[in-house]
Amino acid sequence: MAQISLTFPDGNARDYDAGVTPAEVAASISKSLAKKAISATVNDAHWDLQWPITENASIALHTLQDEEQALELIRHDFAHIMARAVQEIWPDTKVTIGPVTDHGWFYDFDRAEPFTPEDLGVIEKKMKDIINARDAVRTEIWERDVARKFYEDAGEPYKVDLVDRIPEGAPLRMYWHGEWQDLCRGPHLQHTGQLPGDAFKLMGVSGAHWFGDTSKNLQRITGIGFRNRKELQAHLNFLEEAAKRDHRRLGKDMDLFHLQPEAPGQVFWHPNGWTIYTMLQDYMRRAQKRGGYVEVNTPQVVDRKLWEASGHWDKYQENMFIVEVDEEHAREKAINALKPMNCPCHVEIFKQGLKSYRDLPLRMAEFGSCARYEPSGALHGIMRVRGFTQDDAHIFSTEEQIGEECAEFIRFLSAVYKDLGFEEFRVLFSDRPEKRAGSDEVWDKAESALLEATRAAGVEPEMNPGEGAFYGPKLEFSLTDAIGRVWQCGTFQVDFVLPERLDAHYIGPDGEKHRPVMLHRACLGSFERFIGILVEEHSGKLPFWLAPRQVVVASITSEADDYVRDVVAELTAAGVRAEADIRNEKINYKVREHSVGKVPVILAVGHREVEERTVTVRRLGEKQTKVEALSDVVTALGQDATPPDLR
RNA sequence: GCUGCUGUAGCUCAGAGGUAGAGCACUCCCUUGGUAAGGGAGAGGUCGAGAGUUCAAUUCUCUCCAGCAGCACCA
Repeated sequence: MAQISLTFPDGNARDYDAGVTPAEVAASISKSLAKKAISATVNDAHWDLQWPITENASIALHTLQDEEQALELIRHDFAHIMARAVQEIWPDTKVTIGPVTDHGWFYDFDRAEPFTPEDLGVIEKKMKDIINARDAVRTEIWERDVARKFYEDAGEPYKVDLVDRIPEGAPLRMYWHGEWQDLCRGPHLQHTGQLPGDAFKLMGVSGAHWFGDTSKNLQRITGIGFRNRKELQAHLNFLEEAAKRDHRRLGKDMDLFHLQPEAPGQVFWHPNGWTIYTMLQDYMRRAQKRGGYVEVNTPQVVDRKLWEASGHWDKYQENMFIVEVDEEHAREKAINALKPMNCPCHVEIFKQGLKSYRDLPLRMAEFGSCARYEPSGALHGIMRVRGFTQDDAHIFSTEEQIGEECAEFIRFLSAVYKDLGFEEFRVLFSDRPEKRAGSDEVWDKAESALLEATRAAGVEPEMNPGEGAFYGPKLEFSLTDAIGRVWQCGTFQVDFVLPERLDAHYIGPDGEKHRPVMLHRACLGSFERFIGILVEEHSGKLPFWLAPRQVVVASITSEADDYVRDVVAELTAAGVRAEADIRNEKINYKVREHSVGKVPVILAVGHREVEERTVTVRRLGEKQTKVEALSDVVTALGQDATPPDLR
């Protein structure tokens, strides 16, 4: 038999018969390794211990010590034994797929009866039984038609579909965990006993669709799994902490906003929340002014004719609030729509009066309030709403100006995000979709201009092929919420289509009419979503200048009340949002209440402070207090209260 | 929009076929207390909405609305 040479991580090489499996390699090294091994990395591929190696290769054997490989295997095997448990308990259940996720796995099932929360406990128990049985895992490669027939006979239609979806030439691997069988790319553990039976938890059941087919509902059971109980507990603690950072929770705690059934998906901003909003808007307005934007404002209710011309009526109608005015109220019946986007209105402004190439680039900004009839299931706190305000702008430019405008916008966005506490954000580059407008030449130009400009700005975007808008490629700038959900905030899109549809033009140096390019861009995205992200990012402890309530001056005895009023007056004069707390409560009580309310600075004053004209400063999250002269504190806090761009 | 779950006081939640309870918050009184809840008293609810079953429904059934998780959607 032919020999192959396997090179170990330490650089040593050993010869084996071709076709040797990593399990045999492990056994050749030591008995204990053979027992502990879970998988191998063979030439950078994660390799099942049972898969033969036929050529010279590098090899590394893994145990549970190797976190990355261990977690992938554990979670994958958990998914399989969960599916096995479900089918053993409810044999009529059809299996589909069960991939690994960030902290665990899910498996989608087709079963007429819904799974109940109680069922989860039953499934968990069955899973533990399977783990205790230490059933061997084995794998074989099957021919496509054999596998297909097998699943047809077994009455597993989704597996038949999967077999058909596996690309030509790819091995079709069958796995068995004990008697239970699944089609799976692997790799897997040696036996179910290698799973940590005390380090997993089923988290819930929800709906899912089979490859996006909304006509068929599957049931998804999700679980989390780790190498040991301690890691599981740590993650459960993280989830608990994350729940406390949820903007919906903090929105209540900090009295920022509320939502109610009469206006689903629309925000009732309370004074505290609106303070954040206006501070942010003022900040953006200054930033845009510096960035050479002009600010405009356009109508909320616009006749359908404009939406027909822009293409929204055709492509976006189901997301629009349609307003019909009947003859009782108007001379003639009119159909309008609340604007879901600002772009058509901006083009209408651009079209007023002749524009010259000398006017370009024309950066037209609007804090544009939009209404979109979002699907009910998509609504989420203030992150995904039906009424929101974008920090929107459209840059009318020439094709040659795209690159510089893009680079400039990335600089703009980076500076803004940095001021707001986001040093890192994801950037996705979405290129031409299958259904698109415009010639390939135009797309080539737009894509390369956008990509080059992005790279020139020092940003290497993740590729998001085929996800561009139909009119042009786009950049998405995304931020992550408390529990790891990614939200698109900023965007930059190149559009050749809308200027055409709405017939916008400018006069070029040649005296002829030319089509401008329209660059759609938003930095925060919407104030609603961004404030949600901002609150979660900071766990409610917003930067001082954005904190809705900046300082509470609390009296320790009522004899200090007059001084408290003085302190508040001085702070207010210095531009600090300060309030007095002269309630008949102990200082402990006041400190606790305002700490819970995330007030960044509490100034406590009693007899001593009155006499010395000082305050005792307590900053949120710090136990230590510090006595300081009132004048110093007023100066310092006045400084802190100044937005970063005005310091 | 789809599947499942949930909806009781301002908030967090308990509860039962005979029209309701706790803690915190709120109001008042006592207390003037030095850095995360001092004590006492009081007030507060069409039990998400509508319909049905029943002698009786907040509780059971149905429909609707909203929220939550996920899917789908996300110019």
